[in-house]
Amino acid sequence: MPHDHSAFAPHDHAACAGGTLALAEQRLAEVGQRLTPVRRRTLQILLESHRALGAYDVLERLVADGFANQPPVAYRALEFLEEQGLVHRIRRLNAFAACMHPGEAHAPAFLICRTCHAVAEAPAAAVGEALQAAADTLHFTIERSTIEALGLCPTCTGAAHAD
Amino acid sequence: MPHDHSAFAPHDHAACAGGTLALAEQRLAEVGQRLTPVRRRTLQILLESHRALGAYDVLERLVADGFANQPPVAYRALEFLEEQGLVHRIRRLNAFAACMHPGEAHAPAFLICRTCHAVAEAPAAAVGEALQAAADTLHFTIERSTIEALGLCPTCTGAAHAD
DNA sequence: ATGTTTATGTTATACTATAACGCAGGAGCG
DNA sequence: CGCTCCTGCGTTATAGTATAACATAAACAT
Repeated sequence: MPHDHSAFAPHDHAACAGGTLALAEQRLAEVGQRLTPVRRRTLQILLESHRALGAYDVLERLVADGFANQPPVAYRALEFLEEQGLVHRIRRLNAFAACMHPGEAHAPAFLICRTCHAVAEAPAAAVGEALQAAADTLHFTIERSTIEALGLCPTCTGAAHAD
Repeated sequence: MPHDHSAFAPHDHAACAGGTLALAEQRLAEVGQRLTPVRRRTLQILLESHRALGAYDVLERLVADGFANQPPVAYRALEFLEEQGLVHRIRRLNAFAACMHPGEAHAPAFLICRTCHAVAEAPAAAVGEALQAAADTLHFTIERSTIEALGLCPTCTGAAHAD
């Protein structure tokens, strides 16, 4: 399994990103969806760092690669990737991050460092279950959930800087 | 305790809103903050329904009450109320909802009905603990968390309509 | 090759949020 | 009373996020 490490831990990132991209291609092929150039490049851009990027940040980089400088170019690619479970939306930041576990069923929880803006997907099965239990008591049917925590990653906690 | 019921259950809403407003005034007095006319009216507007309203929706109603038709009027009041723990921000909707348990320490979970847009604050202590546990394994320090679920409330589940 | 579907290019606009400055009114103090 | 300090509000302007709608083109199936 290519991603047993956290975004916060040092790791061979080229392999990490490459492996995830390969996994993503495989998933798309399985469901008969196409990883077109914009989509592929968009995913690569997000995979280059374990950080969340705004749609306009992504667009900026797409433009540098020759794509049109229009918001829908980025939004469409991001929306597609999100639908396919390859990208997650970080609502707290109005931003997007590549999924590190494509294909694995997961209602992910995100840990967002407010200092270095790194984003990790935490193992969140227990969180999801607790939320489901809370919803059950109110007879609410959950369809999608957003679980995000803002704080300090291990590195930035150590540095102990103020914001 | 005025709010042992859920937003999804029928209840005496006038009492519910009035009680929460009184509680809010009390909290503010305790910490030496002022519930000015805009702030009071903003809170009332949010208390009128167990739903999340966008800042511009709030503004529209404030304007109807004679306040200036400028975004900062609404945003300032909402920001103040949020800082005081009297209003919560619903990230998923870019909207705001009145807190139903002012003063009680809580990292709330929100259940948002995608059909009728009702928003309930669910008991979420267990969810928070699970999230904290997940963060601990990655040595991440949580400062603020966002827990939101989108789905169907009991009423709309019954109606079983498509979106 | 032709029709169908899917994806992209392009223009325009809607929606969300904040910066920055100036004025008004109350609070504390001589 | 007059001063000034502080808070909150009015106001203008603009920044940042997201989508609607229609035109063009590429890919796919037959």
